[in-house]
Amino acid sequence: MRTSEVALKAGVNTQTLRYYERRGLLPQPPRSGSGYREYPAATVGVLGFVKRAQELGFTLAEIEELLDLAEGGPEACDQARALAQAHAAELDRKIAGLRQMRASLTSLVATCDRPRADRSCPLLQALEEPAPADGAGRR
Amino acid sequence: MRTSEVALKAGVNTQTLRYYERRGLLPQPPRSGSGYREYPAATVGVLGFVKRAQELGFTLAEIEELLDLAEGGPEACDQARALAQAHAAELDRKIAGLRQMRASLTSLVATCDRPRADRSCPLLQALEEPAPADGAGRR
DNA sequence: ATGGACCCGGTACCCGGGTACCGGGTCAAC
DNA sequence: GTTGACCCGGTACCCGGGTACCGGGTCCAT
Repeated sequence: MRTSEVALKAGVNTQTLRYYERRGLLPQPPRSGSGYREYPAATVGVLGFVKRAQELGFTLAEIEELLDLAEGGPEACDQARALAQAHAAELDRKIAGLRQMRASLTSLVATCDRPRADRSCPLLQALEEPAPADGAGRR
Repeated sequence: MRTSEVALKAGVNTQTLRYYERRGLLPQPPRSGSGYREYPAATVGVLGFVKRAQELGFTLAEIEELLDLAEGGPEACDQARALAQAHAAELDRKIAGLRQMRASLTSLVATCDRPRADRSCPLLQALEEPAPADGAGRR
């Protein structure tokens, strides 16, 4: 497949493909005699994965790790496992944080129903909770 | 409190305070006679909220909405409720996505234990799932 | 053999979210 | 009354993640 076909199928800009290649997220595809990129069909799927992972808050650097991890053969498994577990733990933290946020929002909605003025603000109450202690450092 | 005190307590750069003010995330604080900002103590808590919300993947624009929503008196409740519900739905989607990701990761770890070569790749399998259909548009 | 659609690499630009630097004013202690 | 720590506004810069534009080559249908 040529660049524009992949881009079209993956719902992504052709420039983005080249950007990902430069970044090392996508391997350099083979080239035709005249230098045109010739992508394997699987690339479309990889791009779908990338987009979804981004929507879930992974950075391109993390996604690169995930891809390496997925692709790195059986011998890479030990580091892969560690990486995967670290990511899983981070996901658990994020999920917990989102859930708490969600709960605050719904309780805000609930107070909305009550007589105005005994409305309290759960969102701002959520302030008092300790920060999730993000192991991956400041963003 | 003066700028640097707030910044210190909130664990944030003094410049960031001014940046947030410019963006409209923080209200302009009263000024001393000589023009120094004099923040109310509550600002530290607000900053904590902002940081936590960011870690959970909210943009500053969304956080601004959340803050307005939290602060907007009882009379703003109807729009507030709609906003809160939309955010809650988005949170549900994100949580579901993260959970799926997490499941894929753990199952990858599980296949790691198996005899190499009947290792399959759940991460890349996750590709086939439909995208979460993000109602909030492309980021 | 020519026009339009595609591709190439390179560079420049955009947005979000900050951070740094500058020249100058303020304020408190000494 | 001077020194050092802080503040002011303004502007410039940085990073991540793209996107656009440029000048030139390729390809193929007519």
